[in-house]
Amino acid sequence: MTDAKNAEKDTFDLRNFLPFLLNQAAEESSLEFQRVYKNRYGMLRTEWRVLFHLGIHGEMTAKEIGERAKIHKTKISRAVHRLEKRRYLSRTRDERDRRVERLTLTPAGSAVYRELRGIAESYDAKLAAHFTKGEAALLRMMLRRLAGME
Amino acid sequence: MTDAKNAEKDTFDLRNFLPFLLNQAAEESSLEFQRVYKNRYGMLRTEWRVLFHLGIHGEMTAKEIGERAKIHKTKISRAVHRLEKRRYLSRTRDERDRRVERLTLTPAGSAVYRELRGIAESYDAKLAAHFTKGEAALLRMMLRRLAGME
DNA sequence: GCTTGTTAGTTACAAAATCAACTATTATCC
DNA sequence: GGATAATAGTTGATTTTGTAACTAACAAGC
Repeated sequence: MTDAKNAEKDTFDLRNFLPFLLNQAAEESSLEFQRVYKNRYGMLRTEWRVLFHLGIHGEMTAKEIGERAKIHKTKISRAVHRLEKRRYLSRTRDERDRRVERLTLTPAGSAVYRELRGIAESYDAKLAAHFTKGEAALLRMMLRRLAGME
Repeated sequence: MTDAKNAEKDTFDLRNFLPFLLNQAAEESSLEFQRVYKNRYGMLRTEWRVLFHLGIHGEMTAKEIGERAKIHKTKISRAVHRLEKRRYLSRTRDERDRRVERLTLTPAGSAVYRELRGIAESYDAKLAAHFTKGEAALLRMMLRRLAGME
């Protein structure tokens, strides 16, 4: 019985465990891009996510961003504050429901967004170049399914 | 000139951007499993990672774990402390090189590892069931490649 | 053998994330 | 229409992470 010795090898393979693989791939693939928005614009991850959502969808509320990106409202709130302080976004109260705030990028924020979007696009292409076109499309589809984004 | 109005929609699709998809899929897929080691054993993510590495490979040093899992040494150090306090692992100085510490799971730690491994395996199967066998194998391969684990 | 450089791991301090409680506003229901 | 519940967003306290500087042990060059 090999049970007594607990410093033995085991047959479970972490290298095939999907949550682990997803995490490693996610971390590896966001590192390089992170350096850009971090070093060049002093932005945090949540901040560029908010920026991207606004850049893509135009006017949004904090809540909508949180739902789409699955980010907690306190993180959003703080990211919005920082982006506002840097004058990348502006907020206006919705007069129909004075609890909500409508967020939009300022021209400066839009400019940063466009620059980062360009970098993001070429970075995405670089990642996808690891695979054939069909494989890459399949990968995106599978990831969307795992993320519950179908 | 659509440029003046910056609350317009954009053509960039975050839903196809690989770093974003990888992050969302990773987060979604680790949430359920996280609840198990968090609520049932009060463990943090780094702690179960260390536990798994020791469970799989037997005796290891902090440095080896950090290299394999790409975790920073300060995180490892703290995770090891907490696991030791909970008596899930024990350390012994390597007498040949007294800087290094050899880490192994205690019987209690091994028991927790085996329990979590079982849960991990069935959870992985559940995730993989979203796809055909061939797709799942391809997915693992692609993720390993993106993670630089080839 | 002694200075200089490396390496394994720890610790202290700053930054960020999490969780719970809070304010202000709107919706519900009697 | 007034009490109660729900919602958008904020704030403060606690926990966790990240960064840099640190200790202790070993290695290399001379």
